[in-house]
Order: sequence, then structure tokens, then C-alpha cells
Amino acid sequence: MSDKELADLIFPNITKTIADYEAIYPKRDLEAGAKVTRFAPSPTGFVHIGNLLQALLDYYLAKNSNGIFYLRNEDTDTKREVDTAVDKIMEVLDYVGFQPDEYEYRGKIVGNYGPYVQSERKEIYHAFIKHLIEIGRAYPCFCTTEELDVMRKKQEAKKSRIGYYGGWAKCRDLTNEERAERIKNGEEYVIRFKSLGNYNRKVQFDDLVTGTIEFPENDLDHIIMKSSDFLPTYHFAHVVDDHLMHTTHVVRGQEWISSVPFHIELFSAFGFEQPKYIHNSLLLKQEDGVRRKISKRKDPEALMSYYIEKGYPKEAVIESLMTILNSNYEEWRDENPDKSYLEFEFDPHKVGTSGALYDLDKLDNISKNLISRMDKETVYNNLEEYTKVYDNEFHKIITKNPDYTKSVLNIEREQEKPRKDFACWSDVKEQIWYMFDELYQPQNFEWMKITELDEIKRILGKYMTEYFDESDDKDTWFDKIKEMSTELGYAANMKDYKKNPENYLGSVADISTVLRVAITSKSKTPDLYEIMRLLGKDRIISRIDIL
RNA sequence: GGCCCGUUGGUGAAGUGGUUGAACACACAUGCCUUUCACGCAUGCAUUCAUGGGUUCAAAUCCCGUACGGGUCACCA
Repeated sequence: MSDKELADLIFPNITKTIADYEAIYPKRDLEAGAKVTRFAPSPTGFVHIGNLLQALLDYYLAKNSNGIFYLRNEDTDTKREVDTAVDKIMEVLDYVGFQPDEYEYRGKIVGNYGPYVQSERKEIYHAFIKHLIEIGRAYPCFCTTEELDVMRKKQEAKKSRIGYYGGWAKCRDLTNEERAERIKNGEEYVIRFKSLGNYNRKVQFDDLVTGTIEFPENDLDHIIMKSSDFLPTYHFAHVVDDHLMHTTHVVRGQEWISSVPFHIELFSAFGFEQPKYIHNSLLLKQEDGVRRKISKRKDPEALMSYYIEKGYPKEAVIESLMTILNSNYEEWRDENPDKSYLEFEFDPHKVGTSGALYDLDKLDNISKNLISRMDKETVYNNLEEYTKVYDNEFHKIITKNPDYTKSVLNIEREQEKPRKDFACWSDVKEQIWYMFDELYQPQNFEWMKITELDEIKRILGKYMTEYFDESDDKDTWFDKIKEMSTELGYAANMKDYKKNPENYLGSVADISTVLRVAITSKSKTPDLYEIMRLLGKDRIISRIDIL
């Protein structure tokens, strides 16, 4: 029995050939140097910050070169698949703004190289497997998991290399007649690739991050199609898909690097050109002095949902990730504050080869700087959008009078050196709640130095009756506070006070603090004059009257 | 255990044989400024590049060994 006949027996309904598919998916018409990348997550229900790092790299590579960035759903593991996973992926891509040029979502296919869901590409894989069988480079294997276990134990005992290769590959030397017979008898089987490699020889390949790496050749007859659902394994799907979709650069996690020799052999068995590889390192976490993989279960910050729910601006997340990728990015950003990150000249060799720690302090810093540079409209719009989803009560309050809210958000904002109060939108409420009567609940007055109620009332009483005037500008306003300080026995000038503290009851700082706390209940706020101006006379009086 | 990759400060790191007395940023500390807090400014924070040896006039940078860390060896991706 010929290989061709065996192939027909296994895939009787597959009529298209490799050549047919080559014609259906011709080379992409792109300008020279344009990169084609893909984000290819498996739909397990979570999007990890490490996944986003890859997506960023993919997106950047494509967009920076006028290429194509597409999304491929790697759902060949039906056991692990989660229904809502694809929604989560789309949500994250939408959040960071990495709009794929080609994708498939809710039955809609965008792009000419689909389907973009692997489970829908079964026929294609089968045609390619059929071809391999026809040329004698693949065969059915009937070994059960139990038999494989026994084999591995024997290999361990003999201290041999573990795996299905050489003399251990029992099904490799079956005749086609035997194979046909066992298939007809209904035995379960997988399809294995027939390796021609030699473990004692070396293969080299260039990884854009790590550089040249040398491995022993692959000589394992890996499984390329599973028996349970006839779906291909990752390795096979990678080769077929990235070839047909004409991916030029494959960005994936370091965990794949040791299977590259196998991928090399697969590509060459088909005579296909190989894409370039970028294997990026994992994001790590430091705990008790030990570095470990960041984990979905133990580290909330591992999941993209953490950043979305806290309301970090996407730009901040992207900036922090770019910094991890190429640390000279920060300098570039300083010099080019208004350029898009897509214009940055990225150097793959600069990507760290050992796992990086994702630093939340750094993220906060980047984000604070970023938000501090936004104008009040942008801040308001972002806050409005965020609270609409994550804090409905606050949303109602801030949208009641948008202009007022914007003014509040603008305190010490649109100026040379703006304040840096917010790292994310969920920080905002904590900083400005006292500006809204609906939220003002002065349970805890944060009195500082002056705590006796009599003295507080003396100060406030004098201020309200003799010095308060809504129409004062900032300088007069503060001059009056100084004047009052002197009158009450407090130093109007900080330097004088520091020189001879014993001459005074306290300083103008203490007086200001009393006013501040009386009006906001907080000891730490931005510019008091602005706050009072926005609150207005009536509300100031009513807040002071509570005391 | 085999095979790969890595190891520069609390963090990300720059650095590819001599202009490094190891950049820059974050964090931290102190001080100044200041009506509070921030902001801003200034200063400090690795006598040393995991470690032992070798090559060289010269090494964080090249070579070898050791230790440690990570990855991988599935009908998971």
C-alpha cells in the first residue's frame, strides 16, 4: 500500500491540496519591509499583562512598518476553552487601542486570510497533514497514553533521553498495510510527524531578542494531530497558519524557544520560509526576596482587568510596558513628549532576556505625569467615562454640573508645573469628594496643631466677620489671613516664626490649616483659595456653622 | 536528570576591551522652597558589575569552570 493510499484512507474527504491553498492565500501585497504580526492568544478566560506585552510588540512592529497586525484565536485546546474569553480579549485590545487589521469576532470575518479561528481551519490543517503523509513525513500512531507512560518510565530507568524517537518510536516502522488494518478496526490514533533529524547535529537560528541560539536538531516524532478531536497541536497550527497568513514576525513567550528546532524541521518539510522569531521573557514578581512568575491567582496586577478596573489611562500602561521593552524609551519620550510611541525606534536586542519585574510604582509615576499634563476637558471626559462604568453614584454627582466639576479638576492643573495627584481614575474621588455636598461628611476633622475647639472658633469667627470677602483676589485674600494671624498672636511670616517660635502662638500656617480643615475636613488639599472660590460663600458658611 | 537561556543598585536598566570616578528613570532618605499636602530644586543611595580562574598593557565587557535563577522535555497552548 502506498503512502498516497494511506493518506486517502485517513482523509477521504480532503480534496484541496497545498497548492490550492497557496493560491487562495497569496503573498500579501505590502511595501518592502512591512511586517506582518499576529496576536494569538488561547481563549482561557484571562488576559495577562504578559500577553499584553506581546500584543504591544506585535502591534508596534506592524504599525511602525506599515504592516499588518491581525488577531488569531488559538482555540485548539477545547478542554481549556472558556466562552467569554474572546470578549475579554476584544475588551483589552479595545482598551489599549490595538485595533487588529484582520480578525474574526462573533461570526464576522475581517480580512482575506481567514478563518482566524483555528477550530474553523480543520480542513486546511488536514490537507497539510495529508500532504505530509503522502510524502512519507507523517504517520498514524496507535500508542495509548498508558503505553507511552511505560515507555517514559523505561527511558528514565535507563537514563536515556525521554521522548518518541528512533527505536522508541514503535509505530514509525509499521507497514502501511498494518496501519490501514488498525484504522479500519477502529483503533484510536494520532498523527505524528516523522523526523529526519539527528540529535548529534546542531541547528542554529536567530532570535531577534536573544541572538543566535544553537540547539541539537529535533529528532522527536511529535504529535501534530490529536486523536480526540482531530485538531492539530500548537506546533502544527503555528507552521500552517503563520505560513498561509504570511506572518513575518512571530512574537511569543520564551516557553516556546526550545521547540523551535521542531518548528524548523516542520517548515523545511513543507519547503516553507520561516518567520523571524521574537521570544520575550516572562514578567516576574518578587516576593520574600525570591523571583517567581507573576501568577493569575496570587497577583491581581497580573490581569489586565486590574488596570481597566482601577482606571489607568491606556497610555500609561503602554508607556510603562514600552519602558520594560526598551529602557531607552524613557529618554526618547522625554525628548519627544508629543510623538506617538509608534514612532519610537525599537531595538529588539535591547529587550531584557531575563524576566523583568513589573513595577507598579513606576506605572503610578508615569500615569501621574501623564494625567498632570492633560487639560481639564480631557480629565473630565476620562473620569466621566470611567465612573459611568465603575462608580455610578459618583458619575451622577460629577455630571450634574460639568462646568463645576471641570473647575474642581482644574485646580492647579493648567499651569507650568501642574499637580500630580491622580495615577488612575479611581484615585480621583478620594481627592475631590469634599468639593461635592452630596459626599461631604465631615466626620473626621483632621485638625493638626490647633485642636482646641475654643481657639478654632475664635479664629473662624474673626475670619468670617472681619476678613472674609468673596471678591478678593488671591493676594488680598492671603494678605488678610496674614494680617489676621498677626492680630491673633500668630506669626504672619514663616521665617519670623522659625527664628523665634516662642514669640508666637503659632504661625500663619496653623491659621491656614484651621481654615482648610474647617472647610474641607482635610488637612491636605490643593490651593485653598481656589477651593473657597469654587465652594462660594454660602457653602463655606454652612460648613463652618456645623462646628 | 538532558537541552537551552540568563545573573550590573530596592526596581527597570545603560554599557559590545580603554573619555565609567558604572548613565538615565522609578523608589527611598535628607535638606531647601512653601499657608497644608503635592509640585519643583539640591544632595545622598553599587569602592563595583553572582563567583573562581584565564587572556590582555587594560575586562562589567573575551574564554573556561562553579553557584544560583528561569524555560523546556504533554493528544496545553
